[in-house]
Amino acid sequence: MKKKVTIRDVAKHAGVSVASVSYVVNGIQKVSEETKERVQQAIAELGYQPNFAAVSLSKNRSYMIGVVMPLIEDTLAPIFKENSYYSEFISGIEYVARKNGYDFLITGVNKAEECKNWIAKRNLDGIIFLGMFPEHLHEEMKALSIPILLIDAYEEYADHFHTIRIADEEGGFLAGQHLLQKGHTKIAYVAHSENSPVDARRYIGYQRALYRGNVKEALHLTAKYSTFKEGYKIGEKLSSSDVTAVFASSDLVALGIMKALQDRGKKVPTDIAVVGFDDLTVSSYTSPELSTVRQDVFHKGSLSAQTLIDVITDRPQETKHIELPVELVVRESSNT
Amino acid sequence: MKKKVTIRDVAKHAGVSVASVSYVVNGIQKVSEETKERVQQAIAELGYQPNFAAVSLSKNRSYMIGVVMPLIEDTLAPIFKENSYYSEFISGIEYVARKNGYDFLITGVNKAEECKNWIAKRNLDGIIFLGMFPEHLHEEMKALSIPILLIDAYEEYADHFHTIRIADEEGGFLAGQHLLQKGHTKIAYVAHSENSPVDARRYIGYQRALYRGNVKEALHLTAKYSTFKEGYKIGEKLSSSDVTAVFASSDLVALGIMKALQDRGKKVPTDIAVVGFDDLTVSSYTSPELSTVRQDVFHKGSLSAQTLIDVITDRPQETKHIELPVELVVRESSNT
DNA sequence: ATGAAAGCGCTAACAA
DNA sequence: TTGTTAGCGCTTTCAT
Repeated sequence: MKKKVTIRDVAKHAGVSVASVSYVVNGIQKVSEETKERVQQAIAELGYQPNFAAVSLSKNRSYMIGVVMPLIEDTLAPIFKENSYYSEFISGIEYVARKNGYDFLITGVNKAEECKNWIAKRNLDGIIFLGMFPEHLHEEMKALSIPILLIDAYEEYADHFHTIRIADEEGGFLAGQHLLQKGHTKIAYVAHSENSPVDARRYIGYQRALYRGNVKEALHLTAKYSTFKEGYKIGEKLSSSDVTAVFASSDLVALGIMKALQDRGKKVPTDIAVVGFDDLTVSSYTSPELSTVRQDVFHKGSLSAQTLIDVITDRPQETKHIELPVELVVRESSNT
Repeated sequence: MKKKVTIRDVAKHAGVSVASVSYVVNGIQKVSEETKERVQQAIAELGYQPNFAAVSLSKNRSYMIGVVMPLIEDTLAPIFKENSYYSEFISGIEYVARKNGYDFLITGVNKAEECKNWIAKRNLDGIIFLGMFPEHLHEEMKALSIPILLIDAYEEYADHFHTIRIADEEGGFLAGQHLLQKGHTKIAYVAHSENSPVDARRYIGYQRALYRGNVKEALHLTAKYSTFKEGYKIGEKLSSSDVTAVFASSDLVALGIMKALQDRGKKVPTDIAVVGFDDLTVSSYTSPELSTVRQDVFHKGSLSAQTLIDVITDRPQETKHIELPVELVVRESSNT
């Protein structure tokens, strides 16, 4: 059990003061070239690593960012298990964080109180909210002095914070347009969850496409949650309807719909075409592969981390608002 | 920007010493009931939260555990994107960690050096290695004084650390047995990656089943990596072979195989039956649903966290070795 | 350019 | 039982 080497050890070894070592470590131009070299030498020889707890304490900066995710019945499990969206996003964060000498903490949070405590306890430098912002949470958050980044938030208060979103409305439009071009006139829309502002945007775009094509909405259903299972239930209903196409605002729901349809003997896309939204990895595993509106989730995650770190570093006055593009991906499930 | 409240503020507010506050916070039975109450009162009124950086510094304990994952070309992206196994595992960790007042850090690591530095910098209390242990890493690690938990490691050095694995061999056996029972005699085995000790176990079990049934292995292929894409390639080869069943030691590979087979006009399971291993969430999204050997990954993750935290707390002499059960799940892809 | 020392918030040994 | 205080490892001001 080797004892850990501290800044003092390095100082002693190099025959300089701890201050000088600190200067070198932090790249502060206050030391002579010679001192610098001796310190670096000593650091290498001793294998010195600054203790972040100490740094955190004295700089009041932890080099850690928090990622808050929605909890379902007290656990992240369902969300992680079902929805690769989150893990892809996380991998983007991880990549950028690591490159910048940051670490990140993930937590599921129910109450605003917990969240505040968590931030205080861990001295987080910034925080990313992913897909969920309890009503009152944002009020409490404003009081906090750390940068906050909201992902996919359309609530009116979102503008007080930094935000990153995608072109949800355009995505909806693209999906609708695509289905019209394929000649469909009886199309069902399936919302991926109740009261979702994100879904609302996608729907607006979709409606715009229908309007342009002079087509009336044939059927409007809403999945309770954005899950395969809920999609399956919807699919059961759809199988006995007369629609020839369905656009679900989430791949997971679309996948569930497709499976239900197939289990009931319907052919996709010939009997019913299906289009989803997100382009999850799994969406090209199925037969037929799912047509969808793609967003680049890894990039969204990495950009989120980069943006947050930039804000932490530069402390700009204004809040940043970024919108990422989407892209229609036509695969088998709608390609008649 | 509210100033953060420290232990001193609480002490002042309650009219006691910082030591007393500390005792109360840490549940050390050294204070009178009355003092305790006054302190708790003060804490509540001020909304005090201990600063973990300070705690970490003085206790030399961070209440953080590290999770090390394999990096593919410098990023976790492919692994997270493709393989929900990892995210499910993580969600198990998150659940237990949060319940126990721990946080966890995730990193992808290439070199042992980096890993050691990371642990030192962050003062991690313990560490979980998930699916990867670079050759020499374990040597370096032994020098570390923190508990180390290896997941799915069969390398000989694994016994020096705590380990959690599943009944891989039995899983292979179950799969083989199942296929035999369905009357198959020409079965292909597909290893989920090259030189994988885990795969080797599964294969041994599988072979045992064949041996018992007096059936010779018809075909043995190896996927380069455990991915859908690699599975697809294998599936293309299989489509022109004369096997009637295939057991792939990973769902991802099995899914790829199935898709390739279907794309080539083969019917699953009537032309060829397919069985995988893991029971990923996506494995029941497909048509047909994939038969597989299930492991409970969330549980594996939560048990990992719990085990590690226990070890951190109790510092037992011996290393713990846990084997989790598996279960055959017969779905459509092998149900003839 | 260099170093001494105060302080970051908390714990725990020691005194009272 | 309670309080005082010396660290924990590092940063940073202020002398030198």
